[in-house]
Order: sequence, then C-alpha cells, then structure tokens
Amino acid sequence: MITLTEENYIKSIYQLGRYGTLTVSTNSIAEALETKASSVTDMVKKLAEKGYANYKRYQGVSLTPQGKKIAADVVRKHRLWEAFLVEKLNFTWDEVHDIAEQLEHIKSEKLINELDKLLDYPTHDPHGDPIPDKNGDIKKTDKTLLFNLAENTKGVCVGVKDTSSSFLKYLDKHKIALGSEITVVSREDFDDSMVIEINNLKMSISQTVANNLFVKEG
Amino acid sequence: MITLTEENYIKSIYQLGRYGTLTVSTNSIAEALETKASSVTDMVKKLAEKGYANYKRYQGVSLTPQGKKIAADVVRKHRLWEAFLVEKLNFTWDEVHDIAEQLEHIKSEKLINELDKLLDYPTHDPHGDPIPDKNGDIKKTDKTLLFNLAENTKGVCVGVKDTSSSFLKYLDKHKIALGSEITVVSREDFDDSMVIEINNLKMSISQTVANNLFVKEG
DNA sequence: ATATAAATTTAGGTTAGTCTAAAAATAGTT
DNA sequence: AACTATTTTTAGACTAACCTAAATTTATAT
Repeated sequence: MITLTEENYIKSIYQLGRYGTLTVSTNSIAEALETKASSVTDMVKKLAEKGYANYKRYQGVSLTPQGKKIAADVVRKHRLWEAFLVEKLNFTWDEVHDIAEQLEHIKSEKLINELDKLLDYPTHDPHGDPIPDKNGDIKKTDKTLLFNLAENTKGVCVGVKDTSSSFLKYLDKHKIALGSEITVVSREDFDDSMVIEINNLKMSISQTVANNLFVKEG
Repeated sequence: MITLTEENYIKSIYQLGRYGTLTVSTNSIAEALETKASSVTDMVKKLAEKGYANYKRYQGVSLTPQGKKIAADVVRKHRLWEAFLVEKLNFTWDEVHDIAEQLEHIKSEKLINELDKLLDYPTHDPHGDPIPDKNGDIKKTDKTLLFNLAENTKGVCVGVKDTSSSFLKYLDKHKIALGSEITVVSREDFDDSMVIEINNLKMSISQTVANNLFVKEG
C-alpha cells in the first residue's frame, strides 16, 4: 500500500520534473512540500526501495515508470475533481485547488471513471491544465507564455501557470478568462511590461502577469 | 485541528452510543475500529483532554456537545456522499460505504453544502439512514425491525440495519428495496423465521434477515 | 588548485498512533 | 464474602513522518 504522504512526494517529483529536468533536487522537493531537505532524503530513499523512484546520493531523484503511473493517476484525479467542482458545484477556479488536494487521494477506480463520464470526458481542468487519460498519457498542446508573443500578434488564453487564488482573482477582475482573445499592442523595454487589448479594451500588464498566462498563438 | 483518526474514534463513539447507551465501552470501540483496547484507552484520554469526550477510568466514554457536533458532521458528510454516489454516479447501495468512509473526511463546508443542494436536500441516504442537517439534528422516524411485526400486519421497508455488501446483495436478489411493501404472513416459533409476502410473492426469511430490515408499520 | 559556499546526507530525537504483555479494577458466581 | 473471569489500564516498545544540528559532498569563485 502507498501512503498519502508518499503520493504527495511522488506527485511533487512528477510536477517538478515535468519541464524536461531529468532529475529533481532534494531542496526543490522540500520547498514544494514545505518540509525540510532531511525529511525529503528519508522519503526519497523509501520511494527508491519501493521501486517508485531512482535515487543516487547527491545526484537527485527521478520517477520509475511505476512512480510515473502513480503520479499521473493522482494528477488525473486532482484535475477531474477540479473540473467537477466548477462544473457541477458552482465553485470558481480560484476556490478548487485546496479541496482537490484532498480529493485526489480518494481511492476508487469506479469513482473516478464515473466522474469522468459525468463530466463528459473533459480534456482540461478549469485552469487549462490537461487531464491525463486512464493510461496516464497527456496530449500536450502547443501553448506558450503571453510574455513570448511579439508586438501586434494575437493569442487565445488557454491556461495559467500560477494558480494562486490572488492571481486568478486578478484575472477575474480584469475579465481575462480561458478563451479570451488577447492582442499584444506594445512592449515596454525598461520594465518588460506590455500593453494588451482584450474585450476591445487596452490595458497594461506587468511582466509577472505575462509570464503566468499561457496562450495559443494565432 | 482534529486528525482523521480522532474523527473516526468520535464517529464510532457516536454510533455505538446512538441507541440509548449513556456510555460506550472501550472494548466495543476497539471492535468497531478493528484495533486493540489499549489503543482505545490512549485515544479516549486524548479526546477527553481536547474536550470532545467525557471519560473516567473504567467507566466508559461519552461525547461532549462539541464531540457530538463533530460526529454528526462526519455522519452528515458520509450519508450525503453515499446519496451522491448512488444518485449521480451510478453506484449501487452495496458499493458506497467504503468510498464514503474516505470522502467523509474531506474538509470544506462549501463542498458539502453544494452537494446537499445538487441532491436537492435529501433526508435519507441509500440505506434509509437519516442525514443530519447543518446543525447536526436528525429527525427520527418511527421505524421498527421487521422482526417485531405481528402476523398479518403490513409494513413498508424504510431502511437496513446491516449495511454489509452481502446482505444488500441478498435483498437485491429477492427484489426487496426501500419502499417495498411487506406483509407478515406467518411466524415460525422454533427457529424464529417468518414467511412474508412481497411483490405478490411469498418467501421465507430467517430471523437474521428480519432483524436487519427496518419497516414503517401500517 | 584551493578555499568557501551551497546542497545534501547522516545522526539523533520527537510525536501520533499502534502493539504486546503485565497489572489493576470491575463484574459474575458460588 | 471470596474467588474467578472479564474488562480496562499501564508500561514499554515499534513505525512513519517529521525535525535540528552536525558532517559530508558537490559546486563556485578566486
């Protein structure tokens, strides 16, 4: 049996390693889980013993195929529950993360499959993140950060990188949502801010905002 | 903060004490939770310290008003989740208990209130057990065990006492469900079995069955 | 290449929840 | 009332997950 804590470590390793990094550092895991590096070392040894992780002292960690499957399952559950909360229970996208952190550990294959069916097999969660399928496979889309768009190009908002409540509320306030069409009007060199047009209104956004919004070009 | 384990102990004390017993024995809690009496003693001391239980050595345990509120909340969540699984996710009444045992510990007031709304404020779970309201109040109905019915009296099935999968499947097989009208045709003295009529068919049931079916007389 | 800084691991200790075995209290029986 | 059986509690020990502080390894900079 796998414990709740083990699942959380595996999920962290998975998510930290998601953008190419072959191996994940002890410190980054500790930071992500708000725990201490020494605790991470302990757990990572255990995960390696159980066959979920590859680990050599001082060399970082990666997941075995078995570990990856577990991680993808947890992520799948997390995102399906988020979709459920928004679609069926009137939650907003800034309210769902913490509850999904709890729900993602519920063990029942039928439950998650029925949830999937009830929601009509969604491919993305309310933040635009893809939902892994039953096999753990994710079909990745060619999205880029708004920050990478050149002047006078357009994009459609397809996701957020920062899913913190404060950022999501900022977006709500300015009527920026998944599906919004955004045009980059101009870029400011000195502070990397940019002026965008959205809903026929021009507004200035900071580099931070532009670096946390995913868009699909064109 | 209250831990998952503490919640489970409190729920057990609540449910064991539900039929009148002023105080619940250490052994009965141990049996209900499949643990050892010595572990129960430890936990019960802690619950008393935290103000959730009344406890004097060798004298059994009861819940304080605070403890009762916690227990009723957990039971409310358990039964609402069971109703949800059956109503919205195509589960049968014999499949829901174990999953609800997990879901009952999810912490989110909004979640449970929205679930309540989605289900249109159900008063009973799929086994006929009443769902406590937000204040922890349960309106109890005047149900009795089928075993207590005299010959030639009728009752409507309104609940089950044993919620084990095997018993529920037995009922399914013989087309006995909540709402079924049952007539006691005759009673057998020597083994306490009885013959009942249901769906225009006569069948014999054992004492065990009659002692685990709740009916509303008349 | 060596010194220093940063990251990681080890060593030893804490807490929650559990267990077994032994001791103490209560209940039941003659 | 005294003996026995049952129930409950205590004592001491275990595991999972965590911590701090010290030691070790790797990385960085002169």
